[in-house]
Amino acid sequence: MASPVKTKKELILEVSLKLFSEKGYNPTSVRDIAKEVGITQSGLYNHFKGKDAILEALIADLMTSAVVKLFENKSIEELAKKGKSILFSIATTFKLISFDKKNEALFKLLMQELYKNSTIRDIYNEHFYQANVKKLSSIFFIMMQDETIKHADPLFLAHEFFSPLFFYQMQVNLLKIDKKSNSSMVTLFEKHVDSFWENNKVTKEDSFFE
Amino acid sequence: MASPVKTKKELILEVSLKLFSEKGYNPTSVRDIAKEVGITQSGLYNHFKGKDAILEALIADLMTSAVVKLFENKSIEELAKKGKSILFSIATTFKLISFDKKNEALFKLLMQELYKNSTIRDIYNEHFYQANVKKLSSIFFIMMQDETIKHADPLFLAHEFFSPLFFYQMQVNLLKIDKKSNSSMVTLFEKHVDSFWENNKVTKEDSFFE
DNA sequence: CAATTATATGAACATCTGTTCTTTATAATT
DNA sequence: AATTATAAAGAACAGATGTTCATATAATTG
Repeated sequence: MASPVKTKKELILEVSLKLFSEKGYNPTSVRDIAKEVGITQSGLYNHFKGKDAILEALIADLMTSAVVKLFENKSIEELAKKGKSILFSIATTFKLISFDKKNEALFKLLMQELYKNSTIRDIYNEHFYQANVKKLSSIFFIMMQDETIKHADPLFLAHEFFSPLFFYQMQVNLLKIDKKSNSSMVTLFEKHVDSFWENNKVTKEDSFFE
Repeated sequence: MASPVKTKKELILEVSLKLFSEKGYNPTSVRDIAKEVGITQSGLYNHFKGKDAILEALIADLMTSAVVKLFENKSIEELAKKGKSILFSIATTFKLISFDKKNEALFKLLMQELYKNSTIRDIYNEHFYQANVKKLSSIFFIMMQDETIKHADPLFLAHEFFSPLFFYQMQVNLLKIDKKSNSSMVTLFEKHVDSFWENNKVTKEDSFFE
């Protein structure tokens, strides 16, 4: 952390993210936020131009999500060499979202506003989904050249790898809202990696007949 | 159709579903609905007790979704015998959602209110997801006994089969909102079935060493 | 035809919303 | 210490919302 002391502006953002992720952007009133921050509604306007501005700041925060930073700073070749373990670490990142308050709230905010807010939709599509799919697709391509995984359409494989992760995460979200047990859902992240790898890794027979 | 003439009540539901699925329940005002129906806001109250009642009626309509009626009336054994083609027909049902106005609207309504409305969440969880997963799981179990597919955890397989279908459908929704091309996304439904079947069907070698 | 029910209207309502304004208190800077 | 910027409060606003009410018209029924 740059500054251990939380500014009021940061507090407002924190509270807003919490409320937006719980009730959605529109149903959360400026009064709700102010009350939880501990000031009056009008006081908010000393820190933000308006409710929109708060959302805008949080939208920018979406880029700090663990999902956006999945492959941060690492080269494709480097990652491809890791084999199954890179897939495992991706799945773990998704799984851990629900154990980290901020990441969970960001993901819930994203999901709730996806159909309503075109900016959020753009960020989701570009940085949460497409960027990751493309990067993983490149990794798969190298793995195929290295005979680590079987030859197939790498882009399709990337879609197939990511889609259950997003979906399972959403499911965990929903179960948590109703305080239902989500433990069996959480185990799916790892099982997904295992079965995905079993289905796509090069087996002895495959390389023998190559 | 029972009656070819649309009653005003049906028209209100139709318009409301359209608007709710586009803008969400809360952001859609009673005035919006009335205007598109062609009456004044107060006139709506001769047909429905309130805005809530309209949503309630539409929630009941969710049960008519193609996703809920996936396995309607057919026995597990019968379906298991169909092999790959049952999976194909499931995937096709999902794919066709975006080509049928009402089904598409119901799915969008569902997705938009999932985080906000606990009744919708219950229906989704029970009838859209769990019921289908369990039924498919039973089908997989029989397929395993029949040596049609490889032995594995049938419940996990069902999760892995369904999750991309839901996710791809959501993706198609989102792309359509922004009028972006979704053709490459739509092809994933069939590819998913193909690869799923290739990964799980019993091959010659499997049965040979049995 | 008369009576009743169903449907429509327009005005009004209370409530909630985001925002602005003026004024007061606090903190930072000179 | 004086000045200036920052943050807070409280009241008020204009607009939108769901709903109600009294009333008028149309449709149905006896």
